[in-house]
Formats: sequence, structure tokens, C-alpha cells
Amino acid sequence: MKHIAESTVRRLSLYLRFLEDFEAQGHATISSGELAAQGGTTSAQVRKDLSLFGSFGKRGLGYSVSDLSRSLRGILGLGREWNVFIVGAGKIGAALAQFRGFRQRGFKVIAVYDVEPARIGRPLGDLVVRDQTEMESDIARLRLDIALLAVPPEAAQPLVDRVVKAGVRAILSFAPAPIHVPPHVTLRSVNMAFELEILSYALVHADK
Amino acid sequence: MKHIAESTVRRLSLYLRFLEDFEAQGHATISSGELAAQGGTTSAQVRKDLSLFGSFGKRGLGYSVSDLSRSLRGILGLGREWNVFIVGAGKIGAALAQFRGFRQRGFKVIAVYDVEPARIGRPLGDLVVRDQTEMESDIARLRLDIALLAVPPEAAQPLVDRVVKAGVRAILSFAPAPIHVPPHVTLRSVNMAFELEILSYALVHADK
DNA sequence: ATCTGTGAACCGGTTCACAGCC
DNA sequence: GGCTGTGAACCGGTTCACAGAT
Repeated sequence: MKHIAESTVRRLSLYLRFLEDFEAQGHATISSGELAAQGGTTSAQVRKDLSLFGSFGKRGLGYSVSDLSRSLRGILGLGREWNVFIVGAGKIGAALAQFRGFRQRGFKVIAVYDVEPARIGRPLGDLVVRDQTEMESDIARLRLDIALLAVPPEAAQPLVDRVVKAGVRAILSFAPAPIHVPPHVTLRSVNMAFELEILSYALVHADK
Repeated sequence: MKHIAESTVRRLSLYLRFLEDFEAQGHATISSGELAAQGGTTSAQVRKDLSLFGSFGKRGLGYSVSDLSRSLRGILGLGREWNVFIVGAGKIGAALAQFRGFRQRGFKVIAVYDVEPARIGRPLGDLVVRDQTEMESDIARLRLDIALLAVPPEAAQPLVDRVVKAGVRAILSFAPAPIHVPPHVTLRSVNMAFELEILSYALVHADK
């Protein structure tokens, strides 16, 4: 399969969300135009995005809501459960551990790690904070798929190196630091500082 | 000034971070190549980004670290303090309220709001959760610039409409819901569900 | 000699427009 | 007639390559 742009994948997630809403409302079929209106894109964009993966619609008719949902879930890899673990049981890690939204899409948070002796052993939601030294063996034993990194910036890269070495191939980092990973690993970074500075820039340059 | 791509602004933030590191290390001058190496871009990209705002370097020499830092801070609007407020004192709102990283870049969190009577009046870091009904008047009175939205998805759009109507022009949302704002308002959205689904997609399509 | 600043070429994602099917 | 699927045109961000300054 040829390379797919990240923006496309993001839109597919969005479409899926709308399809689920539509399904709940009992609609059986939907057109690219209707999907586009919900998501703030164009019908051509929707059709192009979908066409990258196959032909899911019927000309003159539109898309079957349930079929397209199923297809999108398949494309996005949501047909299974992913084992997620959190590294860092500070404020952000704790908030992540107790975040409800993960479960309903098949992302199951099954472990939280920290180095601080004071934090290890403490309950967090329905988990208990584990010692970071156990992380590597747990990754193999529990088949951990996705790492959520919520640690101070200076700890980020060494920890990434450790989880990558232990076989993890997907990381979502909240650490405000640039991180490097080998090509077979996918890293996404949420950096609040950057987001705020983009807002600051926009406020200052309001005289667009 | 012509329109600047968001990716450019994000890189400027990155450059600024590196410049501060360099400054701390006592370097007086830096080349586009050195900046690029740190940030994982190319020297041409660095020069192009900067050239959009003026000529900051000296040919044959490079850029003055302190001058360029100052210029970037100016461009990004970091020469002043921004008043930030948080809407929603749940898990995520609480983590945001206690996040240290904001202050050091001039983003000052000065109020937290919620609707839940049980949460109103409770301390959060060195703030006290305020009643959401006071939000509009506070926005004017306290000159609140930036809203951080940490509320359930169904509450997001109505609250955005309220803060926009009260004069806020910059919003960072953590709510997993699509939000619409008028053109004079800048909205950034951090959506954990999308990030995870992009990772899921990457894991499933590892046969790149 | 070195490194910046920038027009030109390039590339990839988005939009257009229309042929094809229901 | 309505809506999909898709090659072609378009557009804007990135990369190239070189002229210009120190």
C-alpha cells in the first residue's frame, strides 16, 4: 500500500466518529457531502480519502453507514484491543490513567510506571503504580503495544530508548522535549508549550 | 504581513528553545546548520523560516544567539504575559492548573471554572475553583486572553460560544469534540483519541 | 572561505471537474 | 438525476542552488 498522509488518517478517525453518531440515529446511508459537512471538509476530500483504501460507496446512492464504519475500523486498526501503558505517575500521568475515553475505542490502559519510591505501590484508578525497573519485562510479558510518556523532559529520551529497545513501536509523548526514534517506531508528541505559543503568535498577529 | 504557515510558527518555537539552551551554554553565535541539526530540519528550512520575518543573520557568520532569541520572542508574542484560564476542573483541568511549564514562558494561569457545585470553591494549586457563571464578567475584568478547555465533549461548543462572545480570541481545547469558531478566533485542539488512532493505524500498517 | 537570503524547482496534499454507475 | 471514483489542475510548503555579504 502506498504511503498515506497523516492528515488523511486523522480525517478517517473523524469520519468514523460521525458515522457512529449517524448509526445511533438510525440512518442507513450517508453521502460524502453529508460526512464533509459534519467534519468541515469537502465532499471531494471525503471521497478522495476513502478511495485511497478502496471503493466503499454506491454511485448515485452514497455509503452504507454500517459497512463504512466497519471498513474504517478495520483500516484504523480498531478491530482489536491495544494494550496501553503509562510511563510517569505525576499529575499528567495520573490524569491519563483515569481518563475514561480510552477504553471505549479499544485502548486498554493496563500498567503505570514511575521511578519515585513514594509513588510506587500507590493506587491510581484501578491500577497500582509499578516500579519502572519492571517495565521491560512487563512489555514482553503483558504484550504492551503503546506507551504514553508523561515524564519530565530530561527523562524522556532515555525512557523512549528503553521502551523501544523492549519492542514498543508506538509512543505518544507529553514531555516537552524533542525525541528521536528509529524509523520503525511511530512517535506522536503533544507539546502544550508549542500550542500556547502558536496561540500567542496568532493573538499578536491578529492584524492578519 | 503575508500569511505564515502553522508549521513555520511551530518551528520558530523550537528554534527559540534551542537558542535558550545555546545561550545558557555561553555560545554567542549560531549557524542555520547548527539550529537545523538540533531540530531535525535542514539549514535551508531554518533560513527560509527566519527570512519570512526579516534578516537576522550575518553572511559568513551566522546569527547572534541573543539577538535572534529576542527577535523570536517578539515574533511569537512572548514579550508579555498572557492571562490564561481553565474551563473545567475535572482530572485534566486539575492537571493543567498545576502544570508548572506555563509560567516560565509568560503564560499565567489565573482562574479555573466549573459548573459542579461540589467542585466550586475547592482549592486547586494556588487557585480556587470559581463558578462558571462568573466567567464572562471575569474575562473582561481580569483581561483573560487564552482559554484552556477541559470539559466533556457535549459541553465544549456551548462554552466556546460563551467565551468567544465574552471576547476571548484564543482557545486550546482538550475536549474530544469538533468545535467551530468564528474566523477572528484561533482554536487549537488536542485530541487524544485521534493521536491514539493514528498510532493504531501505524501499528496495523507497519508493512509500510 | 563561509554562511546568509531568496528566487526557482520540486513535491505532495487538496480541489476541480467529469466520466461512470445506480 | 444523484452521487461516487479518479485523473488533472492547483496550491502552498519544502528543498535546491546560487548570488551576495563578511
